[in-house]
Amino acid sequence: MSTIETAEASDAPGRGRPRKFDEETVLDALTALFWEKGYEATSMADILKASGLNKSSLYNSFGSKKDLFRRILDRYVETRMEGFAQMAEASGAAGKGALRAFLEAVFAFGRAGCLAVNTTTELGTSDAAVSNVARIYRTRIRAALRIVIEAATAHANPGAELTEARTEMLLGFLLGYAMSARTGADEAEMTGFTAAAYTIIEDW
Amino acid sequence: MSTIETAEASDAPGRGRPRKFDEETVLDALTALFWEKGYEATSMADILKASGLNKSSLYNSFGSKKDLFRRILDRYVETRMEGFAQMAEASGAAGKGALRAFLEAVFAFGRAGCLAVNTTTELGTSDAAVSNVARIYRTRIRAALRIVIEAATAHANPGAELTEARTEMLLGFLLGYAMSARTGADEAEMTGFTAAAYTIIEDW
DNA sequence: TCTTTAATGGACCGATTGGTTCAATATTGT
DNA sequence: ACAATATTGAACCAATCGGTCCATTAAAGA
Repeated sequence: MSTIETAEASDAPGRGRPRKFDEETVLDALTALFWEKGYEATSMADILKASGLNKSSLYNSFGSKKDLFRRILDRYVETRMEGFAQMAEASGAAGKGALRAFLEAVFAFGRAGCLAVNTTTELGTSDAAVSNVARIYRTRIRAALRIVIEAATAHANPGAELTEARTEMLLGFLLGYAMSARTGADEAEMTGFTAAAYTIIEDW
Repeated sequence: MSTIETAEASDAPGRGRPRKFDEETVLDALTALFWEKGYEATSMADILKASGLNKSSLYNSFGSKKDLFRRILDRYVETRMEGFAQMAEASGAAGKGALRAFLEAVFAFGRAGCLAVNTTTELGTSDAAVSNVARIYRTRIRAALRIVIEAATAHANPGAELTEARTEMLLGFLLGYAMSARTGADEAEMTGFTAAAYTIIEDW
């Protein structure tokens, strides 16, 4: 056995001066910041203030603003997807209830919407890494949705084509829902969206 | 009768030096620019280059960057909505074909997506005027969609609740479609979305 | 023709942008 | 105790941001 450990460089402190901050805590705070303000509108000054760190520490630990953001976006997508994947797994027996629960989980963010939607739209295709994460994000929501929808509609034996269409439709809808939240839709409008989704799947 | 005319200040030239540029042409060029780059990532330098004007002329005619953008956004929404409203009007007899045509008209923008989606997501709720336009935009698409959907599904006599739900669902979907385009979805993925929409409405 | 009015080109502006550099500091391994 | 190593804080940076100012130019009205 080698003495090499799997530990991250920052966890078990090595030689030098120890960090005053916890990386995960900082990332959480900055996730909230980017979520609220978007990418461009978040300045380094904002970042320093929200994190409590100074520039050196920030650049030392996370690199440039883009590096930092990419890391946060990755982390966010990973976190959300774990939740979705779990729900998809658990949907076997639950049928339509699992689909409802899935939607509820998305709707729970309400007017906060979705970090990925809020930021990737703005970066567009200008950053390949980011638009790749956006693609992966869609792919994985799609996969989870599909499983949940299959379980929820098995009773009616819809064809594969219809199931696929419903998956795409719901995926698009959820992105549109988040995008509406981002652009200031009020409670009433958001409720209109959520109610519609429940009505639609009731019909399946 | 008074001598006051309804003419815009810029159309029939008055006293001073005449403009070298056509306002509408410039607005078209800048619409394309904001559409492609978003709001923040479009600098005044970009704007000057794309318009061919210098700063004085720009600020003289259109005010600040925000002013200019708001005007462009308004103009864009107005233009698109005219098209949608016309389609809604014409849908009386056409039934499901009109709904298909409506979708086709949206899908025709393909990976270019939608200026409003690309930019308002980024501005979020930070600019009240902009998020108001976003709200109006949704409201008017919703109204047009509803009419077209009613015409397309009249044969099956769905209840008002279901019609409303379908309207909301399709509105959300279309926003999600545009947002996916913005974040770099490839042709195949976009085709997946469009095919799904056609399949879904076929089922109605 | 000559005054009035508007558009133009470009110099100029302070503020802010993201990012770098480095001495001072704090810790661990020897 | 001391060398090695890493973090921290703050000063500093060039570049770019959106925006203003003003002398010059070009037309219309009198």
